[in-house]
Amino acid sequence: MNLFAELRVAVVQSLANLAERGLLPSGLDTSGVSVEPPRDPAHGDMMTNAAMVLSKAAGLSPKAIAEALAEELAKDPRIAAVDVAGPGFINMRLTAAVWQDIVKVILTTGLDYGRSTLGNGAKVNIEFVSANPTGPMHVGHVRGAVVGDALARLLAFSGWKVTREYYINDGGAQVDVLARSAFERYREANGLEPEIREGLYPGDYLIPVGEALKAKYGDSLLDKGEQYWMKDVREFATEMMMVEIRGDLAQLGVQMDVFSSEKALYGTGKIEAALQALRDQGLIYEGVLEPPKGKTLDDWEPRQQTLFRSTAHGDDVDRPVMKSDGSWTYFAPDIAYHYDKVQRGFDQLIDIFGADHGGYVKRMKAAVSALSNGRVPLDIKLVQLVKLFKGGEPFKMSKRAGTFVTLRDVVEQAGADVTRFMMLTRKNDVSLDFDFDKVLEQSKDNPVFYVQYAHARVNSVLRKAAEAGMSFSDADLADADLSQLEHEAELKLARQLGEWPRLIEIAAKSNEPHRIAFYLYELASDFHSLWNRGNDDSSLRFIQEGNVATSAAKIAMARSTGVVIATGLGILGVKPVHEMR
RNA sequence: GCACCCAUAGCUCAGCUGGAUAGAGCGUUGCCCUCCGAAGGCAAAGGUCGCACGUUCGAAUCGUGCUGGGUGCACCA
Repeated sequence: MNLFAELRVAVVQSLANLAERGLLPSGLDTSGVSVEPPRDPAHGDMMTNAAMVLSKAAGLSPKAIAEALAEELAKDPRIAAVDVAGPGFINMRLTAAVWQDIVKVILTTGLDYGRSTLGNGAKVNIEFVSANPTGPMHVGHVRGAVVGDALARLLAFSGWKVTREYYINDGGAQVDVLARSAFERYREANGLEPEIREGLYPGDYLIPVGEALKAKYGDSLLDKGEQYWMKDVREFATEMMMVEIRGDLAQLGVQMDVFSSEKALYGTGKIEAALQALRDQGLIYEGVLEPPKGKTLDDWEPRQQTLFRSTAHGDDVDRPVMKSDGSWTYFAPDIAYHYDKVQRGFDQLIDIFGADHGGYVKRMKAAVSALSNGRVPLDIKLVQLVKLFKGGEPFKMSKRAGTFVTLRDVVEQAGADVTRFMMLTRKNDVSLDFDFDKVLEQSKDNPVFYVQYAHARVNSVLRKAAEAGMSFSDADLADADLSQLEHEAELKLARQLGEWPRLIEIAAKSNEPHRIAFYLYELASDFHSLWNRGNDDSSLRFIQEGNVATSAAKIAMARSTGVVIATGLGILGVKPVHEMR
């Protein structure tokens, strides 16, 4: 149920009617016709560009088309007034009944209001977080985790079949470093002095790993060389880190569907198979790359390597998949991993990377394009930095990790709900300031609070009404005589509620969950505004003493706002509060 | 040197994939509680949408070229 889509149908139908009567050429391409809210509400409730879009193809002036179309549209019972403005805009004002009906629809559909089949059941895989399993998650990961999870919820709500996936980078040199670092903590657990050399991970979080190693191996590894214990310790430590990371994710309320391991790709022939698929297309060759221009590398030497011709799929230079010593580069298993995702039958892939991986986008898209023959689109969202502040001062804390602020540090201070909401108050490709003091402030400067406050107020109305002997279920409210909601301030709120399905569609199509946070802020603002109008004009209060019928209509309005806020917060993964304290 | 991202009110940012006179919040100024939660609301002031061309009925939005900031650029992951 999307009012704008419905009205667009009416417009297209009217155009067809005109064509039938010979007033327009038949067979016009109406795909460019849109129905949107005008930027200036004084222009009406809805606007269509049909006349201007079709003017050229129809060989008629926009004005002429607009006037004929306006006349046709005026016949629609939902449309109260139509006028033609400017170069050929057609503005429509809808009847109050249309907006009142929105309230009823919300109360009958509840938290499903705005849910759609837009995705048509397409299978989408969203890979996000994918933090190296070498320590707890830090702030940098939080935003990616929240954006990925909210996007997953958004797409699921919009009719996609969503898989949330975490790619464990457990195949590279960094897990060897982890193993060595953990081994020092193991020595420490055995009463020896740990030697945390330069390049090892110094964080305290490895102390429990050392103790666990001691519990498992006693002192039996102490006198052994690295080649003896490396494999076991690496696996052991990685496993413990993943437990830690899963715990971190749980703190944030993020649940993955699939964890894929990089290491598990080695020795299975999967990497070779993926590269063979590329080779079959003539995209793999032996060659020597040019040194990068403008940047002087003292240790540059030409090397014969196995290269992927990513330039054939839009990349700037070809990329090595094998080092000169014959081992794989990081890119190779990543190709295999994405090949695996393609083979698992996903219709669409989304990767969420940190902004520092920007240089990786083109080659990854090139690989997926080649491996799926252009069938599977890969959208890569780069998530920018989060800058932490406390009371306006840059914030750098290192309680557990030694060198970085952890996810837990953030969640423990700010709470998961606040953290999640704040992370979505910017679009992903812009950096974001996160001030611990501000996000906990209870004022309208703080968007989380502001939205939650609106929801709490709705509940407050319901509570007060019940105290006054008027207890309504949503079904009661849906049956209320909503034609009493006539005031401009009430209709304004209803219009905003009517935009929710459209907003969801736009957000889902563009993979931009932050739009929901902004919408909720606006909705809350309209609600607070209406609330305060009740101070000046008592006829706008939600509870009308002694008048059950009117109260029911007004409370229906409030309640439907609460429902949409709850739905929106749900997509952001934030729990709506019922009471502010 | 190349690629990607960013540039909108004094500050922090939206802007519905090309629509009309570009919007919020903060800050500034002035108002509104006997009254559902003032933890709110109303109003005013504030703009060459970084610059210049181009595309078309129409550009903050698309293209090209600049300027400024960020990120990344062979055997790291």
